[in-house]
Formats: sequence, structure tokens, C-alpha cells
Amino acid sequence: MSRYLKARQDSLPPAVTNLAKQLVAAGYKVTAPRLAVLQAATAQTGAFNVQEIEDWLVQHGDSPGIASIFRTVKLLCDLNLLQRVHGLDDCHRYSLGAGHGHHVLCTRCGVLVRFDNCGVQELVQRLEQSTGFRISSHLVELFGLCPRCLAA
Amino acid sequence: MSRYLKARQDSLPPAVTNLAKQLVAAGYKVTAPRLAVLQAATAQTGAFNVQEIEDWLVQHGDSPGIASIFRTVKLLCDLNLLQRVHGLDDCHRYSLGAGHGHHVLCTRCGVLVRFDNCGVQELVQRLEQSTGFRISSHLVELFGLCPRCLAA
DNA sequence: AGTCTAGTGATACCCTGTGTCAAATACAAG
DNA sequence: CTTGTATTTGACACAGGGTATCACTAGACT
Repeated sequence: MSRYLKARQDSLPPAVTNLAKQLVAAGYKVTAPRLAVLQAATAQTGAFNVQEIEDWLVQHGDSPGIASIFRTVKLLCDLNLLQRVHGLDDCHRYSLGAGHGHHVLCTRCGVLVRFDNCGVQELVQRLEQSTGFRISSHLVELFGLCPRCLAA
Repeated sequence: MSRYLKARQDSLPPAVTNLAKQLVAAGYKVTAPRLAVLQAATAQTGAFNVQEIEDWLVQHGDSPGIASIFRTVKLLCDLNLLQRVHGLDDCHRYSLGAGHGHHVLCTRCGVLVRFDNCGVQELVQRLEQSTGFRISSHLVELFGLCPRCLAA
């Protein structure tokens, strides 16, 4: 176990130590900059971009170089611990969470709900037949207003 | 009718004059740079990015400034005559065609098939109930191999 | 012809990243 | 604890996609 993880394990949220352990499991080291990005990411509500991570880190002590933040985000994406969130315009946001995830995004406040069962299997079958494609992956994102913004 | 459109109408593909007429209908002028971009766009097979439009224009005579190409692409998007195509990584491609369109993309050769009925109404209802969101729009893109790339 | 507005092109700039490379450091082995 | 080595960092240059600015131009209207 890494020096950082060992030293600070008790003071870290479980979500952070969980992610850190997955880094270790994948053969990567748990360093101070990486832990910092993990903390910042788990502290966000909903989707975030790299700028927001950096801002959070600057506010809470100090921030590693922007390059390291980008590298960590990329690493987490590659390890499938972070998902890219596709907005209608903005495609530069990320959301914590593993696996095949889709999102419902509030277009007003940005809050985000993940869901897994997107029910496109039928559509995929229909299109494979009509187009002859072999479809292997998909992107499904929904946009609207969250309950709070609806009320306001 | 614009000077450009009048002068070249007979030598232009119908798809181009159609788009040009929609520009006019929306209160925009049909200028040489805009016509050129329309020609380039209709000449592409599948999705294209701004660079490809510029390359095509450079090869076929000359190209307006890159800024005008971006402006025209943005205008066509705003008028809903051009759709942004979201890839898993690459979100900087566009596809001609009006309305609520989705795409099946070949991840190998880039060829693209549009479809309209994406059958997410049921999913939308389910999620509106479970999350309390009012869902107003969505993004559905499928990825795989086209018949030709499957055979190869 | 004179004026007015939409549109153009050149260029500077912004944002999101990536490549490079010397310096730092995590971790394991001794 | 010290050493060795591969990984990681940070600073910075650079790339790609796109927008802002602004002087200038082309058409439209009188």
C-alpha cells in the first residue's frame, strides 16, 4: 500500500480509498497528486470538468500542475472509473462511477443522475437488421430539468 | 434571391440549392463563402469536420477563411440543418440533415447511417417517474462496424 | 450615388488537452 | 535505513477546435 494511502487512510472518505485501491490493483501508484484529484472529484456534485477540479484543489490547499490533473483524469477514464459526459454542446465533463453508465442531466443546474439499464437492445437489433452494421457500443444521454429546477 | 444563387443555380446540385433556400427563408444571405461550404458539405460522405470542409474547398478552387467556415457550420447547426455527431471520443464532426436525427457510426471507416425513430420514449417515461426530471431532449448514437468493414 | 447592414477575412486569443524532458519520488530489494 | 530504478511530476511548449475583434466589402434600399 502506498505511503500516502497508508498515512491518510483514516482521514479520507471511503469513496477515495476505494478508488485509490483500484489504482493500486491496476498497477499504478497512489501519489499525492492522484489522491488530491480523487478527493476533488468525489467532492463534486454531479459532473465536473478539469477546471472545476483545479479550482477546488486551489481552494483546498494547493493543486498539482494542471498536466497532472489531466493525466489523472485520463487515467481514471482509461480504467473506466470515470465516464465522460456528453452534453448537447459541452463534451468536456466527467462523472465518477464505473461501468456502462448513462446520464440524465439538468440543463439548468447541471445536476446529474446515472442509470444503467438504457433499454436500447431492441433498437440495436432493429438497426443491425436494417443497416447490416454490427453494433458494439452506444451513447445515450438524456437532458431536461431536475425536480428542484422544475419547481423554481 | 441572391446573386450567387441566381448565377449558379443551374450548375448546383439540388441539395445545395435546397439548403440555400432554407438560409434565405431564415433571413440569411446566400453568399459565395456560404454556398461553397454547402457544396463541400454535400460532397462529403458521412460525417465531416471543419478541417475536411476546408481541405475539400482548397482542392476545389479556393476556400474562404477558416473563420467563415466555422461561422457557416455554426449557422447551419443553429438552423438545425446540420447535426453534431458525437463519437465516443471525437465530438467535432457534423452530419447534414434536418430534424431529430441519430446516427450509427462505423468505428473503422467512419461511414454513418442516420435514423429517426430511436424508441427511447419508454425509457424517458420510466426515468421521469423514477427521477422526477422533466426530460426534454436526448442524445442517442450507436457505434459498430459497417457491413463493408465487417466483411474485410 | 450614398447609406446602411450583414457578412468576410485576418489575426489574436481562449479552452481542452498532449508531448517533452529534467527533476522528484514511490517502492522494492539489499 | 540506504540504494536502485521505474514511475510520476511539473513546467512549458505546442496542437486542435473554436470564438472575438475589427477594419473592410458586398448587396440592398432609398
